[in-house]
Amino acid sequence: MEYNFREIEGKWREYWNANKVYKVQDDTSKPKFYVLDMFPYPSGAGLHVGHPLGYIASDIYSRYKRLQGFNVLHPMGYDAYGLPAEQYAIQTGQHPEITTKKNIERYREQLDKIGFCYDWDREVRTCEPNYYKWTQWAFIKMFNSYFDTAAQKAKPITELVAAFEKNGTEGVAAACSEELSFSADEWKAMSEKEQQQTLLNYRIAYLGDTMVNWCPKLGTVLANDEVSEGLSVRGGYPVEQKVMRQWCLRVSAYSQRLLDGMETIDWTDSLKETQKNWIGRSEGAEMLFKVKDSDVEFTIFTTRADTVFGVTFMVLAPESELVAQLTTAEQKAAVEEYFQATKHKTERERMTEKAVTGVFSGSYAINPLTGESIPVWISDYVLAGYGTGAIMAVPAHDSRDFAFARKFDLPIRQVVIPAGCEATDTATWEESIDSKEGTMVNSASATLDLNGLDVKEAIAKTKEYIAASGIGRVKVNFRLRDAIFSRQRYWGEPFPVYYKEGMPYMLDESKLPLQLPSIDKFLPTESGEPPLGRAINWVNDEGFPLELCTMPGFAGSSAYYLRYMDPTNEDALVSKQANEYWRNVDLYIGGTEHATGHLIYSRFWNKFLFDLGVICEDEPFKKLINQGMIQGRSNFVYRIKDTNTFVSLNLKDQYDTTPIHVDVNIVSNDVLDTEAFKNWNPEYKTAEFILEDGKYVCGWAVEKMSKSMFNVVNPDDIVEKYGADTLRLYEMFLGPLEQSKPWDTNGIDGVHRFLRKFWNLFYANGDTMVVTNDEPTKEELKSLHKLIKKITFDIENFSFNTSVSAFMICANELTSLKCNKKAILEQFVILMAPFAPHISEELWHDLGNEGSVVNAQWPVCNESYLVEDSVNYPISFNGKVRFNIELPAETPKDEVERIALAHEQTQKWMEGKTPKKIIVVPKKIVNIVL
RNA sequence: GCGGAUGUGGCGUAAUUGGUAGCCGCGCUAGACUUAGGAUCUAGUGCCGAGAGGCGUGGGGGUUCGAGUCCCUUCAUCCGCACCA
Repeated sequence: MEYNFREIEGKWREYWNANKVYKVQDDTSKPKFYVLDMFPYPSGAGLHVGHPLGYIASDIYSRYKRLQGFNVLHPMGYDAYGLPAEQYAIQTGQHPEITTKKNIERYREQLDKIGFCYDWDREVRTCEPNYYKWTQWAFIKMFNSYFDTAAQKAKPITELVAAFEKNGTEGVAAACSEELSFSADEWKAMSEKEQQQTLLNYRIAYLGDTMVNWCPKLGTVLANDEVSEGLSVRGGYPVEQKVMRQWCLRVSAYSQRLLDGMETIDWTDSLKETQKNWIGRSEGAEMLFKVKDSDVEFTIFTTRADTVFGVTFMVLAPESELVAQLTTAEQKAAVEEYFQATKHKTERERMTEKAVTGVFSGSYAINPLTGESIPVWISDYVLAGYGTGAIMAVPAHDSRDFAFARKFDLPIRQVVIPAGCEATDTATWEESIDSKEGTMVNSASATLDLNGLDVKEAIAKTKEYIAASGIGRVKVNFRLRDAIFSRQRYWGEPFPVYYKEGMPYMLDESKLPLQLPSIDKFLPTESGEPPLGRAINWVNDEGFPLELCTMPGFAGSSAYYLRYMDPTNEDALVSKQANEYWRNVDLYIGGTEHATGHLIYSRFWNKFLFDLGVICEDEPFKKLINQGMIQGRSNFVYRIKDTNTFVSLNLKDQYDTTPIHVDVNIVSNDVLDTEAFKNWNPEYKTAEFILEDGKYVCGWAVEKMSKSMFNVVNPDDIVEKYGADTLRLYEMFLGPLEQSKPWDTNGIDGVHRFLRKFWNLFYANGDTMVVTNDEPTKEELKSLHKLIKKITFDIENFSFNTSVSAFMICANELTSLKCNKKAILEQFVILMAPFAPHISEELWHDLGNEGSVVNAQWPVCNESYLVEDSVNYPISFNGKVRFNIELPAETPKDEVERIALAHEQTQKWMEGKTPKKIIVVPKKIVNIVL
């Protein structure tokens, strides 16, 4: 009987569906395992062959864990809110909900064809009211919480209010936008509005006037991770900096915990490194500088407190509030001019133009250690958003300060001498000495002497001094910014917020979900308000206006993995029991592109819910694997210039040709289907070909998989031609999971051939299966158990590509042994089941088993079948006598010792000498040294 | 500039983690069966050499009885962060 994959795959898809084989219950009698894919945004283009790579890997792992007796939660859903559907809606007037539904249906169809073991009863969609109810709910909780920096934990805002009523800000340690100081009486004297405004300074979800990334083309603000090099990640439009009143999440409060948490999770180093960079912890000190002839004083942040004697000027960011205070009357015009010039630069321009610019403020600051007066400058090389927006400049030891000093002819004073060098005249320097190694010079005052110390000692001593003398404090700074949470868009979660006297208030939880209203057009209103401004009667019960912005894409994806645990619960995001059983994700598979977005927000969100006591784990994703990207492999034909004649790859150099992208779907193994090519495009109807060896060979290149390169491969086509099992195995066979690689269909025949060979083990001679219950031979058992060991090891290590090779080897061995023993073949089927579920299910039933193979038991390797009969004793003589002995890896220790002793005796017999040393290397080698 | 990763046949890759480099697959070569082959089967296939043999894991050096694997150095490619004080 032929391996008829179409019939087999159709049949079992139906069976699995009808029998709810993949339904998951909260069964506390079994250990749980939670395997999660990053859920997709259902785009209009559908899935290409790169998308399922991670899904296949997680599916294999889920099935494997289930075969091992775990109760496996393996759900799927859709990140359904997002810009593309809305952009499409703007163009066509089609409601995003309709497009999204349609796209989801198509995704589902495509996913179903690949044979995943998802429990679809647990599906979530972020745009469904019963889902986004809990996104809104979490937002309300964040609004009603503040972050206690001493306890490093979110707490109810009511506790903060109580503290204010008692002692004002005295003794309060709370993450905030701006350090405030007031007494209990002052707090009580505030109006309701003033109190609300004050609390916004502390709430975890707060409305704040912040510098935002405004993208005029998209008509919305964007989070930092949605902007790259001054352009929007989606669309690539310019982004400008602008102050706007926006909802923000105080993610920065969790910086330290986000950093510490990484110690407890099993992610790749590169991903952890990316997150560490993004969080950007730096230890340093804050120092207070007084302004000469003024009451004004300001704080700077530095990591190089040791260089304080080398400070020769100060610099403020142009956006800093201090600019207005410190600009003197004489300098006002110049500063204003400079401010106008920098303001109109976009972030991108500011980054690409490396020109050093700046202006003198007219004021002087006083160095708290030397009492020296130093000029205060203003320059855009200092960022308003980092530290305090003001720096002390040490041109001798900071390359940026150095460049600035040179440009404006400011003094440069050396305070660090690198080892083995001597102090030199700074006027002759071509660059600063930025190194953190060296000895301090020129660094002494009446109260602090650093001379002779090395940099590290000097930093410690200076920090100690400034803390003790009250001119500053030790401070840890983070680069991580609060997340801007408003989007001036329609297709997102509405905020459960209404406004009274311009102050935001939360809707009552009982009013959730606040449903997204219908509107007539998906554009901003004529007065420039977000699209929700078009909604009729967009007010709360008392008639107060509701928020017009919606939440960003990452809102819905931040806690979705919790919802899968208990997807239909109407009273809670997740019930206590369900959460305590499933806890967190054991294995998360997805792309690296979410390293600084989703994976930060999600961890933050999770930690917040943990603080609330809603969930029981502090980290959401225990282990994370990043699958590589699948790139496209484009094909080219070569048209001879000004003709309609195409020349094959290896003959093209004889002509003057232009390469043209050709649809990879009419090319097979780089050979063009010339008839299909003629029909591909009317322009080529009359095409002629110059062939080599009777074939037209195409050129190729690795490029991004995209429609415009005609290199998109649809998984449906592969399933149609080879079957889902072949697709699954081939995607795994392509190379290591974590590595990016081009999609190349050239090798797929080999994998398909293997599946036929596997099939023929059962149906070697015609239409009936011939398997016997005979005892397997030693060779057959060895072949099988080698496979069991290898596959088990590979799956545990996500080394699926080598598993496929191992299957092929075993199938070849069993074929040449003409093995038809049920005892062997049945086990082989179980090992194959995670990788190729359809064919395995078919054969499992053909072998006479009841029920699905997914409920079978994973075989265990019996090492005794692997033991070799003979032992190899290579001997080398090289001043020492050495024996390399091949022993099975699991040889007991006393056995190794026995063999070593035997060799000691052998050695005596050989040389009549006593060995000086016997080295027993674990596992397999015994070295005997004379 | 800082940090991370990778480098092995014509191609995708493998190597029991320091122990015979190149498993498995693609491609290629020859043969068999075929009216035919983009089907199937068999054998061969790292490079040089007629051969014995020699050379081989980006380059150079080192440790070791033994290095693709460990150390130093250098080159190349990819990724992340970057006026972050």
